[in-house]
Amino acid sequence: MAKDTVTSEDVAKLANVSQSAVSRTFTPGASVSETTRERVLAAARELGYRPNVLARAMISGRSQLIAVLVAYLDNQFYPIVLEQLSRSLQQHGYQVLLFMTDPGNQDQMVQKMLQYQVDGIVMASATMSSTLARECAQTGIPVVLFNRYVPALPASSVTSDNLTGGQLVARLLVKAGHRRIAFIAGAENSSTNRDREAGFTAELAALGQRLWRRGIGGYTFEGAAQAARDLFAGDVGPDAVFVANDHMAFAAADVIRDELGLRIPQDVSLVGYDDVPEAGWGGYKLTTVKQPGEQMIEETVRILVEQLESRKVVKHEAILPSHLVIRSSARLPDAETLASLAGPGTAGTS
Amino acid sequence: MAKDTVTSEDVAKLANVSQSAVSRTFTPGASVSETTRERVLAAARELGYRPNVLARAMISGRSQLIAVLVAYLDNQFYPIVLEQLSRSLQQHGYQVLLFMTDPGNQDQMVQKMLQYQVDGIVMASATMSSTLARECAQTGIPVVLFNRYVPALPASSVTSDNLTGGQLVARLLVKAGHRRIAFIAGAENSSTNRDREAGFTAELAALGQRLWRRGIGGYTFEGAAQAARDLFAGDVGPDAVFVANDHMAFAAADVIRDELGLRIPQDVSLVGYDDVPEAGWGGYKLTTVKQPGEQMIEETVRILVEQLESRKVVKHEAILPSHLVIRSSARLPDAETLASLAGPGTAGTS
DNA sequence: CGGATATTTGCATACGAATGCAGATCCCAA
DNA sequence: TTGGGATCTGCATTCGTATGCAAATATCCG
Repeated sequence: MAKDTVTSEDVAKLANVSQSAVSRTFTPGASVSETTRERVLAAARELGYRPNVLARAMISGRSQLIAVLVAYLDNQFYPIVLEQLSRSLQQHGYQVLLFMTDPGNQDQMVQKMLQYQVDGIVMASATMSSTLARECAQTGIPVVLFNRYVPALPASSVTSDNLTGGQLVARLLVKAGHRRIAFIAGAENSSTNRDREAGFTAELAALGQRLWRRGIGGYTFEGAAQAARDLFAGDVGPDAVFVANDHMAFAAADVIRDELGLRIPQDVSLVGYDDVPEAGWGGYKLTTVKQPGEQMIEETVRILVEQLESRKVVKHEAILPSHLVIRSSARLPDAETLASLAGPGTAGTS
Repeated sequence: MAKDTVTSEDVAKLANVSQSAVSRTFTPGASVSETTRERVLAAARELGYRPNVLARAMISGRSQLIAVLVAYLDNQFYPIVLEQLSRSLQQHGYQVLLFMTDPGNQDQMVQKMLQYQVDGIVMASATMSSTLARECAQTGIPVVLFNRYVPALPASSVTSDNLTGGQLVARLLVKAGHRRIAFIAGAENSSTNRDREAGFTAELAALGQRLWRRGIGGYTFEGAAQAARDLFAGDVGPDAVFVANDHMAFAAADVIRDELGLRIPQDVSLVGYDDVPEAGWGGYKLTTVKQPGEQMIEETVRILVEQLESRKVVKHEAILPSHLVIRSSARLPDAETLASLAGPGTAGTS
């Protein structure tokens, strides 16, 4: 494409040194004298030389590429994660190779990643076949599952404490006096949904209630809207709805307010999960459970970089604390209860 | 990392052919007989062989990597673009190498891209120093500026008709009877903002009005909120606000409704730009100008792929039509005017 | 069936940089 | 001044694949 193929040889010639000297100049920790280093750098600058990462990758076996798999980017949680992840990895000298998964071509996806010789893999999506996760883990490349986990796999995972998150919501709603509490699930086979729901229903039970009704939104906006409609069909609807993530909660809010003409929270309390930026916007003021996105990213990068540098794959499981963010989409319990809920959630790491 | 270094040589040995034969089997359009192709494929399958893209890239000079530069992902317009762009490029056999730009390290960015030998570059962000754009263009690699343009550069660009978009909004607001019309600008040095504002003020002038007041939001949520506050400071505020993009318009809406206690559109009309998904949500119902994101992506990929395949860099400038999306955040003009505005916008390509 | 194309095949080399090894150079102390 | 160790340097090879070229084989037509 361009004639700008300046090689280390060219630089060597201009600097009157060997190609090795050039290579060493650009290899941190290699043995070069200050004088030759400077001559090389001068020559490199003059020619506009930049080491070819691909060639380097062939020799060293390290491409500095991290594959990031994502299923969709319309739920704002993921773009933000992607941005931070990318920034952080860049700072560590890695670049993100983006893979958008399709339900159809998941096998090809793994092949592609391997073809690009990626050094590590981050699977960032609650919904993604565990087959895909398994295939990735089998490659022997460090894999971090972000916001999901698969127990039997040699892949690390970073999640937040979804179980506790679900519990907190149950307590909030029950203590606020709700008696017809419904839940809109995300993808049923996702670990995030399972844990949030498990914590939620367990705590409901502990407080002497049962789930009044249940819908399935599949983590999609439209799915959640439909689930909300179904939930309210019939003579009497729920007086509180816990939705498995914020993205779906917005859809539920729209149905509740605009289609059903009900008020939030006077007629119905609504609680989401994630605390994406929109949850704080005036149009929704969504009470929700905050996933500590930044910490999750930090942990992900830490795990990944550690394994890359040590060249050893070790399974880590990080579970970061999550906590309630009280806004005004849900009726409030008495002040004392509220105080006990709004504190930071529980933590845990193994 | 893994012992899975299956090379074409290994496959060749197992299949009793030369390494060349293996290579040719995996090179579309190369000369191999059906029999050897099958033997090679069988052996490859048995060993789990996958061609090493990096090695291939060294020889062929094509990495199949497309650098996508993005400045931020919190404005929903970009994640969606990124998702579609990535999907589309994947289908064409390319992968997206993601670069998050930092105001600080823009020079490094170009170096990094070149080091990875990317085949093409998409700069997807309204705000990004034109120096960066210039550097990219100078590399001789095909560059497409997405949603922005820089006249003097040999870089292609894909935008929507921001000039006409601005005009439409002006006409809408004036015909609806507004007399104190304000504008909240994005980044002042961005072509999107310039064009939207130019079209807007030109049309205002044509209709006998002047901009009543102007603020600057810098395409950030917080910046726009502050701009909105400033706009309404004083005895009398604007009766209509055009905001340079939806993302900022949401911030303005929050300020107008929650902080100032005004109603939209009864007290103030609000119009955004982009038509991101949230604009259609019940919490905002934002009247806005739709940028044809999908078409813009299609065009971007078309331009890019064409140049990659022909190995020639030719400057293309695509300007796709945009049109008003009427929701309920802005007061409506009479039906006849409305009909004349709501039609599809104008188009143009060069 | 013979000769002449057309198609396959393998050989050898190239892509650009990293690195083990051995020789060269340097530094410092005796 | 000399010896010994530490530091540099260049040579040659390597990573995994693509490709020009010439040899080998297959195909076709009269």
